[in-house]
Amino acid sequence: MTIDKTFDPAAIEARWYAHWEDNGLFRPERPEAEPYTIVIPPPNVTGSLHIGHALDDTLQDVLIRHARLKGKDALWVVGTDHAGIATQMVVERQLNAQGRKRTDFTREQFIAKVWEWKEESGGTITRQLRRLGASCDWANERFTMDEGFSKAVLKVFVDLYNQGLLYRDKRLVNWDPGLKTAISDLEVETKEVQGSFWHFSYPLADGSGAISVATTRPETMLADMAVAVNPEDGRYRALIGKSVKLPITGRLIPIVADEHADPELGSGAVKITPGHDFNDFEVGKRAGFKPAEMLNMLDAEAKVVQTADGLIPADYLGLDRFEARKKVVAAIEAEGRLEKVEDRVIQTPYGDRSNAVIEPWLTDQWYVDAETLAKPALEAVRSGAIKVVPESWTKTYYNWLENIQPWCVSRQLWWGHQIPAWYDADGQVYVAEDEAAASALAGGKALSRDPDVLDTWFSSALWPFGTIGWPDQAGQQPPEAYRAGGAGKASKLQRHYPNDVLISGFDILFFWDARMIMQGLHFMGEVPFRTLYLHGLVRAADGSKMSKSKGNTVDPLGLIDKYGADALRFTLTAMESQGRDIKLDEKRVEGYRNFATKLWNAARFAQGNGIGASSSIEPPRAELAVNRWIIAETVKTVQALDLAIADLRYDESANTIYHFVWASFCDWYLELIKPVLAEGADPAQAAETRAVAGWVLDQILVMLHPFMPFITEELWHALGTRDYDIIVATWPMADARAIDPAAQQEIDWLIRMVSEVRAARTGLNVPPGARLPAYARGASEETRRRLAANAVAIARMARIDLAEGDAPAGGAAQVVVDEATYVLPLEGVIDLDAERARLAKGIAAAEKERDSLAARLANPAFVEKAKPEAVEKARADHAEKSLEAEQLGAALARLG
RNA sequence: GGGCGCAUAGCUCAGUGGUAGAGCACUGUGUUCACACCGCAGGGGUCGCAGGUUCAAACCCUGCUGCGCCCA
Repeated sequence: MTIDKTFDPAAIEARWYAHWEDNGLFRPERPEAEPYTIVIPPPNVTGSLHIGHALDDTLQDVLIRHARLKGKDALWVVGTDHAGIATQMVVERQLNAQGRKRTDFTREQFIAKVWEWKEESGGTITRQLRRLGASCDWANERFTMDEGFSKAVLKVFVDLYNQGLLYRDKRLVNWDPGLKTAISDLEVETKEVQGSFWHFSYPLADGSGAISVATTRPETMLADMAVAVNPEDGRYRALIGKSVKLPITGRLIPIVADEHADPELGSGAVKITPGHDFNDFEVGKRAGFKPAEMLNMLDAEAKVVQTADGLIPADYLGLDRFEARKKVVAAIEAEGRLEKVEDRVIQTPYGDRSNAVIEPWLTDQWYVDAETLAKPALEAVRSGAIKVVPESWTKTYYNWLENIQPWCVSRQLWWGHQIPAWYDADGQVYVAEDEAAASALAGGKALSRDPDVLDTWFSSALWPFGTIGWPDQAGQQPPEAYRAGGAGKASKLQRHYPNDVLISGFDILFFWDARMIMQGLHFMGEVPFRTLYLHGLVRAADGSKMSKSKGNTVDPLGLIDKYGADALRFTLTAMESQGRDIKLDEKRVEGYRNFATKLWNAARFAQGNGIGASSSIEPPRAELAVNRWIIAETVKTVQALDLAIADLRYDESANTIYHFVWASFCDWYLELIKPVLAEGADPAQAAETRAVAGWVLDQILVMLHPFMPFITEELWHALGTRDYDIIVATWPMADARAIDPAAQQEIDWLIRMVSEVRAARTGLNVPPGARLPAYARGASEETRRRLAANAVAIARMARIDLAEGDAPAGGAAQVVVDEATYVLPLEGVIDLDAERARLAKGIAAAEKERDSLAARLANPAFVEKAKPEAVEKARADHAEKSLEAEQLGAALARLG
């Protein structure tokens, strides 16, 4: 197959992805091989691929493809998340657009509509993952609402309940009045907003005076149950135990002593509304109010409802909380009890999805005892059972888990895993995996199921084991068994749990990663993954956060269309340094598209010169220094790449292969072998060179495959007939025996020699095409041998012809390389001043370094205390720089 | 208030003790039979500031300044 003159990524990508998937190459049968496992952070089933996914999934694909090339049984578990609130919101919005709402339908009808939407749009993101080249195990794609996974979710709920780690409780919850559901602490965003601080004067019941309180939420006074003062506060000691008669409601409430009241803040006395404030809830409990007795004045939409004592005037009922606020303030002012109003910045909680102001609300919800589950999760990271990369995140992880609160897992939604709890007529709860089992527990009483669903993160926490056979395959064999040798017989769960690596953005460290660790340890008895790699956010080129509202999002599909998936993947990999956000500049993507084009053209050159597929994994035998050199460079690249990938240094791995391909292989090796392949050259040398070049190119393609899967597969086949596709090829061997220091020194010298001559020519404005004779002066025997051996390459690349004898008298450029000086006569055309300046500049540079090294060596403390290698290197460098300065000085002197 | 991180060439970033690096951008030059999405050559940095440790500091320690993120 002839390689086209132009590189067209789009055509290649479509072809190879289908080929890989149709032939099952993402998960070849390798029952005896060492397992390697990653589970994808499941994207929202109805979502679409954004640049953050592109980064996250590229990083995973690099590791999976690398592991597959290393011969491992690489499994990348793929699937999608039902994304409870987000998905339900989308469908509700669609209904609203048609002038209907969720409650116009039965729960079953509505859920059917969500499934319809899932069928309609559910394939989008998985199609887009394919465009990116993600080599996931599509044959076993999972969904958090599918039957098997749902079974795992129910089992976890029931087991945790039976173990006392999951319970129903009445306490304040973060209530989202927009979505009308409870949400967890993590789903609340606190923002600073400009508000007011109202100071009220509450009259004492006995008419003996009044007490001042201040509040940022005056409407809650309709449900006040106490006024608290600090027990140490002398001003109020006499009032403790007395009662206050509230304005508007006339409710009699006690003045209580509580540490929560800060004497320094406001008047030092605070109103207590246990049913509508987290701090007040705790004060109320200490004051002896049971949660069930705490007054509630709001409904699910945060409108005023009558409190249990019936004291709220009728004209307040049904008001929105913010209207009620105005009315309360007006009424208090009318009574002359508004002392003052101050402007104040208020920390206000918002729902991260709805952006509604969150209302602390007293309800019955299901809670997970996160504190208990957190202990082993903390220990797993402390002990190193899970390695966190970058390590600095461990502190954040510890801090969160050490202060973890009960996790509210029930949501007042219809879309999701319905909670497996049933109630009898008396409100007694029965938790079981299905209604029959619950009924048995209830002794056949009539039951109704809890209408709520579970937090989506409750289910996704089970992803590392719920996707690979748990609970069905659990308990067959301990996980150690397959490692002891029973690989072929072990279940999928045993082979692939624990997973090897989890890659996620740091933004879901608490939401997902930590909860997977908690649930994995609890249900599997082992960590879910051995390494947790956290990457940053992808930002716009100017560093701002990408957001739809700002309109500065970058569409990964658009970049793929424009530059190819390989270029996008390489960009994201090269820019991924541990612990830093990525500022994505399209210029970088363009640059890596150029890199792909460079490789494409190098392969075209190879093909045009009879260089093709290599027949061996091991390097071919080679005599020529240039071939021995490039083999050594290849091996060094494999070593560096293996190290970088093992350390999860993506930037380093990408840069290593980039530099090798462009600089070593294209700029030097291919140029150096052109004369060897030219007509009339030695046939044996040409054959050796073709074999070596073909081998190196093959190693390049394999090493580059994890980063640029499409172009490498295309070129792999274009360069010859293959027994297998590159996706399942063999990773290069890093065989140190192939490294030949003598050849390396020789080519290193050659590169320096050519570079020096080129620089001199440019510096003296010698026309690029002009060929000059060159007379070697003071060259050692070894240098003369090298000059002879590489004469053709030197002639071609430096455009000089080595001449015998002494240089003729007259103006000449002089180039110093090591001990030798090369004299390039320029018969009158040379600008002698320019040459003097050029030499003087070189002398100055060499002398500066020589003197600096001399000063260091003259310091006895350095020679005594520094490492011997450092002293040795300083001596060698000093000698080298001295020689260079001397040689250049002699050359300058000869110019006169 | 607590925690984490960042400050290195015009830009984006590597570099964690031994003579400052890459890509892009910039300047000059070149249509030599893979590639102008290219080649060749070049300019450009008191490594935020101030102390300290060390024979030696961009790198380790302390403080300061500025910026970002998370938690309360």
